[in-house]
Amino acid sequence: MSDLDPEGQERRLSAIAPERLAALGAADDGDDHPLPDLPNAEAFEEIRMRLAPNPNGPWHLGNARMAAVIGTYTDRYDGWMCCRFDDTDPETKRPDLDAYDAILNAITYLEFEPDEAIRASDRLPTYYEYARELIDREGAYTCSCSAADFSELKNAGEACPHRDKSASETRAEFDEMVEGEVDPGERVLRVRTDITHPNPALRDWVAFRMIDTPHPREAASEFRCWPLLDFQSGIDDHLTGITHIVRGIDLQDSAKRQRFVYDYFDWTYPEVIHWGHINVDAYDVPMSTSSIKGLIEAGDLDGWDDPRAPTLASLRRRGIRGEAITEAMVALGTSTNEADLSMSAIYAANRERIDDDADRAFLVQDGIERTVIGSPTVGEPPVHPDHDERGVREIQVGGAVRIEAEDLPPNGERVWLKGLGCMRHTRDAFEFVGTDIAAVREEGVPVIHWVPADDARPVTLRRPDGDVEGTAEPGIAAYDSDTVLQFERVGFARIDAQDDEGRTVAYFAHP
RNA sequence: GCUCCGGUGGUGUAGUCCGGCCAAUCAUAUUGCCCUCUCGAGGCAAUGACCGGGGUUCGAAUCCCCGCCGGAGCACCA
Repeated sequence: MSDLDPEGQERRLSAIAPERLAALGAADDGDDHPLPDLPNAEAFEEIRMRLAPNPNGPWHLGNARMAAVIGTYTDRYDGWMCCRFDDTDPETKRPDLDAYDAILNAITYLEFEPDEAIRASDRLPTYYEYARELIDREGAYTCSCSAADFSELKNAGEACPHRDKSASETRAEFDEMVEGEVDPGERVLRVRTDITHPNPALRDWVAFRMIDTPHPREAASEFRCWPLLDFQSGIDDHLTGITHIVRGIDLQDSAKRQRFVYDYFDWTYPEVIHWGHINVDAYDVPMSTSSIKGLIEAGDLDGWDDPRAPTLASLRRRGIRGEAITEAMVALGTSTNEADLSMSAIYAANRERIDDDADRAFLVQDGIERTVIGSPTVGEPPVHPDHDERGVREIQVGGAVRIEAEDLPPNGERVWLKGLGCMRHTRDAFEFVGTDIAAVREEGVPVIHWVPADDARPVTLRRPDGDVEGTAEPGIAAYDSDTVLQFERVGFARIDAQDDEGRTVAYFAHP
C-alpha cells in the first residue's frame, strides 16, 4: 500500500478500514479543513444535516453560507444532506412559488447536491400526529389567551388559566383547530415547558396557530392549522435523523425550546452549532430578501440577477463561480460573532479559478481617438499571456485607434499599444516608433490597451456600481454568451449577450 | 427589565476545552521590489492583533473575577 500516492492510500483505506481513516485525518491535523471538526462526529454512523431555508425568495449572499458550510461538512464526512423548505407561514413569510426551484438551483450553483428535498407544507399530517402524541403525554395545552395577555402573564412567570387543562380536553380543542373550526387569534396550542423558567423566551411557547390565508402551494392550500418553526423543525430534525444542526444565532434559543419537546418524547437532541450574522461590503443594497424584493417591485433593480443586487443570481451572471463563494463562506468559519465579509475574498477565490481559462481582450471605456501614422496594419496581442499555444488576436488597426483618455501621454511622449508597438504622441496623432521592447523594459514606456477607432464593437459593461458604455476589439463578437473574458487592465467579465445590432452586453466580475 | 452568546492585525481565521512548543497561524488587504508588451497571474519583502483592569501561577491570548463593548432572544415570523 505504501506504493500508492496519498490519495490512493486514502481511498484504499476508506474501503478497508474507514475508522482508521478518520484517525488518520485527525493525525494530519486536518490540514485542508478550514472548518473545525463537527462536535461529537465520531458518535454517529452517518453525519446527517439539513438546509432549512424559508422559500420566501431567491437566495442572497447571506443564505449561501448555509449551503456552503453544511455542504462542505456533509462532503467532508461523506454524510447525508437534505434541503428542507420550512414553509409553514403562508401569511407573513409567504412562500414564493418560484423560490423553491431557485434555491435548489442556487445550491447546485454552489456545487452541492442535496440527497433529498422536502417541504414542510407537505408534512402537516405528521406534525398533527406528533402534536396529539405530545398532548397525550401532557406536553401541550390549548390556550385561548390573547397574545398580549399571555405575554404579560408569562413575563410575570404566572400560568394562564388554560395551563392545567386535561389532555382529553386539549385533544378535542386541538382537533377543532386541525379541522379549521377555530379563527386566527382565537386559540393556539402551547408546549408546557416551565412557566417560571429564568429565561422568559422559553416559557410555554406556541406550537400551532390558525392562519386563514391559504398556502400558495395548492397541495397545502386546505390547511388552516400551522405549526411554528420550533415545533415543525424539532419534529422534522428527529424524524429525518439529523445529527448536526448549523444555524444562525437568531435561533439560539430554539434548541432550548425544542429540548422540552424532545424530553417529552424521550428523544436525543442533535448537536448544534450557531453562527453570527454576516455583513458584506461593496453593496448599497441591503442583504435582505424582503428589501431586495421591494427594490425589484419598485423598479429600482432589474431583477434578482441585477449586478447591483447582493444575490447569488447576480454573482452567477457576473461570471463568478459558485465554488469561489463557497470557499469564501467556508473561510468565515462558524463564529457566533457578527462578521464582515469582503467581496475581495470572493473575488480572489474566483480569480484563481478563472484566470487561466479567460481569454484576453481590449475594452476601452472612456475613449479618445488618435490617428495612427506608419504602424503595422494589424496588432497581434496574445490570447493569453501565459499560454502562447493559444495564439494571438489579430486586430486590424484601420488608421486610427481609441484609447482611454487617461492613458493619453503628453505631447512628445511615448506609449506602447499592446500587441502593436511603440507610438509617440504628436499633436493630434500617434506616430509609430517601432517594436523594440526595450522601450518598455528599459525606458519605462507605459503599456496600454486600445481598440480600432472605426471597427470597434460597442459594449455595455454592467457593473455593480452601474452600467458603463465602451467599445471592444471586434473579435469579442465571436464569443458565446456565458464566456468569461478578461478585459485587460479593466477586469474580468462574463459575456451575457451578443445582440443582432452588433452590440455586446457583458457583466463585470471583478478586477 | 429578564435570559443567552461573543470580543485575536483593515477584514476573515488558527490557537482558548487539556496554561509554557505563541514576541501568535494562514488567507485576504495595503505598500514596495522583481518578473511580465495588463493595474491579471507569478516571486520576494514589509505593514499590522490577543477589549480593559484585577487575580491564580514560576509562567496566561488560553483559567477565575469585575468592568466595557458588541450581538441575539423574550412573536399566534423563519
